[in-house]
Order: sequence, then C-alpha cells, then structure tokens
Amino acid sequence: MVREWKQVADVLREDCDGSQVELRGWIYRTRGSNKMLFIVLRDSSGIIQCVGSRNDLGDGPFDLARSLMVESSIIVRGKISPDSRAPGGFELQMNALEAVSPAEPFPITKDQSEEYLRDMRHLWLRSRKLTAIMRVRSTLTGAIHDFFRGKGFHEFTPPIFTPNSCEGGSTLFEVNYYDRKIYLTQSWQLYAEAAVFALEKIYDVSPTFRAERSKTSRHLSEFWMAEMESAWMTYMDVIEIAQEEIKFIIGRILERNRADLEVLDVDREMLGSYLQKEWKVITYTEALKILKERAGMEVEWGKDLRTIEEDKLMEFFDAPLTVIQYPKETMAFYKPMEGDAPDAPGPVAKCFDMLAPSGYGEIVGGSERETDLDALMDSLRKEGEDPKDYEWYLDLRRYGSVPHSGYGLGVERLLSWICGLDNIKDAIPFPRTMKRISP
RNA sequence: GCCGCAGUAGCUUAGUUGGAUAGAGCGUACGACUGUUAAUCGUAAGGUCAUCGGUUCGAAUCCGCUCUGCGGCGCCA
Repeated sequence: MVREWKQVADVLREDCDGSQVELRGWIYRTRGSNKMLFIVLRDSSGIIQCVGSRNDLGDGPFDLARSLMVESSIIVRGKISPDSRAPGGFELQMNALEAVSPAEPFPITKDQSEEYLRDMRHLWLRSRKLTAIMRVRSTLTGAIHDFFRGKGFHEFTPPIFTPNSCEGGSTLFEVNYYDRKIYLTQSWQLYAEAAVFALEKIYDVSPTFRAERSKTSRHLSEFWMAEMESAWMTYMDVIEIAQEEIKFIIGRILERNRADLEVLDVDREMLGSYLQKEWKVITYTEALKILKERAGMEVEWGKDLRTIEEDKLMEFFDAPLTVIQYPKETMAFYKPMEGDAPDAPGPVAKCFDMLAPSGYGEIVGGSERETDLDALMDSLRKEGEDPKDYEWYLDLRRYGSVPHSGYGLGVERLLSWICGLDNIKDAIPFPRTMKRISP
C-alpha cells in the first residue's frame, strides 16, 4: 500500500485538525540550537516551517537533522498547528524525520549574481521565483490552447527543419542535414498558410529560432511563439482575436496563480485593470504624429519605429497598443498593400504590431497575407529572393486562394510583461542566447 | 555589425598618486545556545587577484592581446 503524504499548499489550505501528516520535500532553510531545530521545507507547492526538539525527535534523528544541508531531500511527519511565530502562520511539529538523500553544500547561497544564477540554472530552477514563473508559464500556454480550441481552432504543428527562410535569411540557424544546408524554423507562417485552406482556423505553440545578434534583455535565440492563422479573416479581425486572447490569458493567470503572482510581487489589481481598459488601435502615421506633437520626436515617414520611439509612444498609453499600417516598403514580402489609408503619405501594409506597456516591447506581430500571385512574386524579387524557391508557397495562390490573416505572439515577451520580469531569460527554463547555451 | 561595462576565496565583494603577510560578509568545518525568521556568538580552513605579454626597483592597481560573461543600439517576438 502506498503511504499517503500531503503537499505543503494543501495543509496550509485545510483547516488543521491536529492529525498526523506526512510531508515530502527539500530543505529550504535550517536554523536552530542544540535543543531546538527549525527546518523550512519546500515542495513544488510552497514552503512551511517544521520544528523539532531534541526531546521529540530523539538524539539520533535530531543530530542527523542538524547535519542536513540545504536542498537535502527529506520526509517528515508530525502535527500541523497554527503558530504566530512561523512564517505563513502554520508550522509542523515534527516527531519523525527521514533523510532521503543528504545534499552536498548547495552552491547557491544568500549572495548571487545574475550571471552565476544562470550558470546554476539547473539548480536555480528550484527557487521560489523560478518555480512561480514556470507555473505561470504553464498556465499561460495552457490558456492559449483552451482559448483557441474554445473558438473552434485546430492545433496545427509546423516542421522545425525548413528549407527556406521566411522573413529574411540573415537570422536563420543553419543545420547540416545529411550534408545539405537547411535551417531551423523562424516562423510557422508559410506552412500555416498551406493548412488554412484545409482547416480554415488553426493555431500552434511551438519553438522558434532566430540568429539575431541581439544582446538585450528582450531577446532569445530560441523562444516560443503562439501563432494563429485563419481563412476569411482580415488583419483587423485578427487584431480583435489577439486582444481577446491576451485578456483570456491574463484572466486565467489571475484566477489560477494568485500565490505565484504574490511571490513575483506582481500587482494583481494593476494586472486585472488591463481587462477593463480600452486597448487602442492607431495607425503608424498617427503614431508618428503623437511622437512629434507630444514628445517632440521627429521620425521620418517610412522608417520603422525603433525601441526608443516605441517606449516613448507607450508612455501615452496604459494598455497594450496596436499600431497598424506600417510602410509597405519595410515589410516582409507576404504583407499586402492597404488601399484604404487616407492619412498615409505613402503605401502601407495590412499589418500590425501590438506593443506591451512599460517597455516590454512588441508582443504580437501579424498581418493579412498577400493573395495575388503577381504581387507576391514582385515582392519576392524585390527582397532578392528567387520565386522558384517558393514554388509550393506560390501554388497556394494558384488553387483557390482566399483572404487570410494571422499573427505570432511571443510567449516569453508576454510572460515577462505579465510577471514584471526584468529579463526575458527568466521567462524560459533554459535560455539560449548568442553567448549562452548551457546548462 | 556598432558602442559600453565587468572578471579578486565556493558565492557577494573591499582594495588609487603603483609599495611589504590582499581585507570582509555569506557558505563550509568545529564549538556554544530550547522559538529561530536567509538566527546569534567564538574558532578555523579556504586566494597562481581570468589568461598571456609589456612598463617598473616593485603591478590586483598602469598599458596591450586573448578568453569569458553582461548590457545598450540596430533587427525582431
């Protein structure tokens, strides 16, 4: 028969009736004297203080317990009781303690640098901060699946190895594939466009690889994108879906990760307020006007918004902002021209970016897709690509194309914003950047 | 690709006109302590000052190369 044990969060939640419980976990902290011992026990659900006296445990177990170091795995038994002196308000009065596996001196102690913690990532995952983040991450990706499935979307998984680029080849990771050169995927998009004529409404959550030489707190070489693509929808339609999706995610996290948000020191009221606020949509041309009139920043029409301009722009908005209709010139080949843009001095694309508040940058990028075969081939040539390399993609326009749109949401960017992280590297378990591939 | 910052015990660090045995806190070991909140007190071990080269009577300190990491720009999610 399997012996029963409980999780820390469960015993803290239940009314403690004074009965005997067993807990299994790891030593988070120890302190004490030669008569009295305090062990803060950690499991995946939380921490609780366990108290033992030499009298209650006996000399052998007591001395063993005193010798155990942080992160030793243990099983303890005793009675839960309220105590104002215990962190969390409850503690376990131990009458038995069993060492499962004593730990060597744990390398992570009180003083830690970010760099060291990243070297020790395999151990730092056990920290309250990282566990909280990873739990929120799990809620986040789970919410994406629930959101799209609830709307009749099908999960569609793209290949990770791809023969050609999607948005410019300079940022692709090359792979030796049976002595041929191929690449790790940068976006599911071209494949999604093939699938959309079969399934109509699709989504995915999958890894993406970009060899951008970016060394910032907002970039990873390997990250996860949550993408959607839908037949018959315009880019304005999918903007609404993106807004709905993110609100759904935030709502789900507020509902399920209360304790984690507390550990991360996230202002839950602030987070909840985004669900009430209006998420504005403005054009690129309007954005330039705002920058000029309210911030005195002059941006030449046609130039892409840079980080400094995006950050400035977001100072005037208190919820995610969608900027639409960027100049066609700077956009990827598959983004079609918007004919109806009276305020723009030049051709603009049916595209959008969603910017998160407080400097977290672009969290979503999307567009309508070009359906006209000739326009597509022209754009490809302009980007220096050979249309021949895109034959199968161009086929999609030859056999019953329909208007369709989609977007990609950066999972780690969104998680960083929601959790208030100061570095995107903490939003993924084992970050891969230009300078770091281990652990 | 461009610009900037950093590297001293296991960890966090002090260390400037260049000067003799490079200080400390945490952690660890041993000891004391019956209510601690990353306890406190005592003792101890632990350092080729990232590497290589140069300047100098003398380099952790000044100069140069290299290595490693971090951040900003650009690009992007």
